[in-house]
Amino acid sequence: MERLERKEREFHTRRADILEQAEKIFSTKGYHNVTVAEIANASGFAIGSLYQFFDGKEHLYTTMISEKLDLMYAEIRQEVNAAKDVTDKIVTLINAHLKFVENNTDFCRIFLRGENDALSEIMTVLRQKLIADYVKHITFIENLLKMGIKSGLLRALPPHEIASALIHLIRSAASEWLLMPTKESLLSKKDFIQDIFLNGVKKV
Amino acid sequence: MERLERKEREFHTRRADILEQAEKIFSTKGYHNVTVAEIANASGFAIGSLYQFFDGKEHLYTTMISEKLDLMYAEIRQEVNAAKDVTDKIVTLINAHLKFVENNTDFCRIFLRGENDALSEIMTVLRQKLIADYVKHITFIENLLKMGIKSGLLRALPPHEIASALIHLIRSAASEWLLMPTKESLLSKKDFIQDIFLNGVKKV
Amino acid sequence: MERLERKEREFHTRRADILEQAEKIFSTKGYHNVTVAEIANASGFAIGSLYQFFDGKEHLYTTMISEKLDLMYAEIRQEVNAAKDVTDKIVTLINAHLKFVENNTDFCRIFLRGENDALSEIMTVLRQKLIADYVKHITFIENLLKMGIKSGLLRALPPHEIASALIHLIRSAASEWLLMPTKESLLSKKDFIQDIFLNGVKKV
Amino acid sequence: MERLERKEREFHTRRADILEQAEKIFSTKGYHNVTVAEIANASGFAIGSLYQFFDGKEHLYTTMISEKLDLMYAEIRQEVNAAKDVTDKIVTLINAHLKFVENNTDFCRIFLRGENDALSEIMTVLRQKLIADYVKHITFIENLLKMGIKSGLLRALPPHEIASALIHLIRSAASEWLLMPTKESLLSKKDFIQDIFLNGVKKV
DNA sequence: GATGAATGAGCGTTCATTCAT
DNA sequence: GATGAATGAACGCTCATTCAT
Repeated sequence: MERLERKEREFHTRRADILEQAEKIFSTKGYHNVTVAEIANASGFAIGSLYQFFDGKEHLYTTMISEKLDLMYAEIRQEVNAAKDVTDKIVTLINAHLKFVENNTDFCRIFLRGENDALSEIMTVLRQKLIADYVKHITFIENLLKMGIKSGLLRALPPHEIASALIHLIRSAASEWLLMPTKESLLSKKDFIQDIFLNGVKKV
Repeated sequence: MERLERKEREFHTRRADILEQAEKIFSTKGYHNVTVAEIANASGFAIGSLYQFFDGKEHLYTTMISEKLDLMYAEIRQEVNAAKDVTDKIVTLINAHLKFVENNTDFCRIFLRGENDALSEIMTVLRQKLIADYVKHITFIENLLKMGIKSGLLRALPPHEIASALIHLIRSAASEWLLMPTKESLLSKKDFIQDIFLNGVKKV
Repeated sequence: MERLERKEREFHTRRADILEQAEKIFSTKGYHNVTVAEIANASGFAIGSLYQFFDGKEHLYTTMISEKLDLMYAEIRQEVNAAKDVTDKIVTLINAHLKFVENNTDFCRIFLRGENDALSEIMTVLRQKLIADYVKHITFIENLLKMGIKSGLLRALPPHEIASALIHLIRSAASEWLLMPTKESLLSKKDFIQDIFLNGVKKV
Repeated sequence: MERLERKEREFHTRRADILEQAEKIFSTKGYHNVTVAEIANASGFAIGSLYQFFDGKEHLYTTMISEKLDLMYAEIRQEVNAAKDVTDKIVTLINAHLKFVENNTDFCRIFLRGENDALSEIMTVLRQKLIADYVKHITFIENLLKMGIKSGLLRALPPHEIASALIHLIRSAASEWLLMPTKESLLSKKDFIQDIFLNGVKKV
């Protein structure tokens, strides 16, 4: 039915608007320093109206994090999948990750800040999901690296650990960049990460 | 004077007791989900008594973080300084860091969580200190690596970036270990970190 | 718009209700011995609701004092202005002042008690306003008395001092009446004040 | 016994020291904004020691007020009693009162501020005493004025009311002087008060 | 459906008083 | 007697959530 469709479309637009404002505000001030009224105001809704889209402040927060993170993972994996060979895939992985951080600095700062407070049921659920997503992502990378090992490109090190190492090398550059204000693009670190990951620091 | 000394000693003991309990509780529940009454109760003092040792909840929190972190950095640097050559120093750095994490899992989980909320004067001060300490530590490592480059052991890569990479490889292992419950000692990852840092993952 | 008007009207009614209860309670117990919860309870609102009408306990208190005092001064001056000649104006001044005290005993008792604690920004502002209002009022009376001097009715004494004397003679009667429980109306002192102010106590 | 006497003398000296400091501090900041620790510190005693001289903060406060007021009344009455005739006694009364205010501005400001909060048993007792003292003082003045009426100096007005009027004329000048900063001595108002009290403001 | 005023539990903090030393 | 660290009741205020309009 036409009518229902429009309703639904509108609902999703509004929901997305709220999430967008919420991301902006939560990113800047941190979960506990933001009031529901603030988000309502910023997104042009009445306080009570937010509760038609989300079950509460926590739900709004966790949804925002969750959906944005899904987006990030999807974006990265899509680009990686489009790459031809293993080396290309690794380079693309680094590149896509850095690009996302650069385009979503506020959001990423949340993780620099952390704030996975736990305690409440709903926050615990988020935590679990974050871990599950992370595991899924690292497994994706593991498979990538396994291919590299099989093909003889990479040394036969434990795939899980190398995957973790690669992620953290990327995060290393991202954290550094978020922490220390600099004009240089984060993407400029791409080659360095790739180099150090593949070759280490030892002179041969 | 004997009397004064004992007073002072007792004061420090009690202060340390409170910090210890605070660490345990803050680690578990996160800053905002902990009440002052809770910490007072856990450390066996009345609410008001905490205010003789600390200026408030924030001060207690930031002091706890600050002092513990100082301890960590001191511990690591002391061990590293005692090592003979560069390779040994790098190994010791990794080892000391992992050991600290293993012995202070609750505390380290705070950083997995983050929670540098900002906003209040005092929290901003903590944030600054954390960054300053981090910069100091990374500089320490940079100098270490510069020695390695000069001596011909390491490739002539940008020292700040390699230092950051090394720290994050260590953190990588630590995060993984804190996140995924495992019986294996974190220290067992030492060789892997050293290997990947020095040699990279590429088969030569 | 009809709707908005009613909202506004209701807002003012509720605000006035709170102020009325606050006056009653503050008058009886003094600023520091009154809790916000008490006022909320007495005026039939939840604690938090008071904060929609006033910025806090101090603001509520100072607003109450301030508005009531404005009312008193306005009332007195209006009546005085309506009187024909100087003698009539002086009589009306005394009369209107005593009448206000008689109709607002609780409120006036606050000044018997004083309680201009100072220290906080907001209380200092109140203090300044009280003084400013007093100065304005005494100037009003001064002008009245200057007319009397000019017209030859009164002796050429310093107007500011006589004005102050007159106010305090009125307050004298009011204080006495508030302090000592009596069935007699305060207004009955009118003639005495007028007599003593105009003629002094000396037998000629 | 010599020993006991010295003890007692010391006790009174210390007690007086505390009261002196208390007066200074209470006068400046108001009862509720002063902490016991502050007074203890200012008078060079330990907190606990104050409780050997006074039963608590309220007791200390009320004692201070009470004794100082006794002193004021005693001083005034002594001077008045020394005066020869009624006119002289009235002049002396005004003079002595103004002199006390001038020499004890901080203390007198307490009454400008009021702060007879009531509620607690002990504050109620102070209130009663203040009223009783006031009644006693006004009676003293009444008797003075009765003499003046009997002797034909004064008109046969109700003595209580004239006494009250006289006190408030004095207070009028004192309040004005305390409120408005001026370099002129308060004593300079003496003649004006006397004049207006005896002769009124009307031109005959 | 949309609104935002009303709610009240819960928080961090203060400070008069006590009492072990 | 002198001390001052320890106590904990009590306060003002916030804000996520509800619900009458």
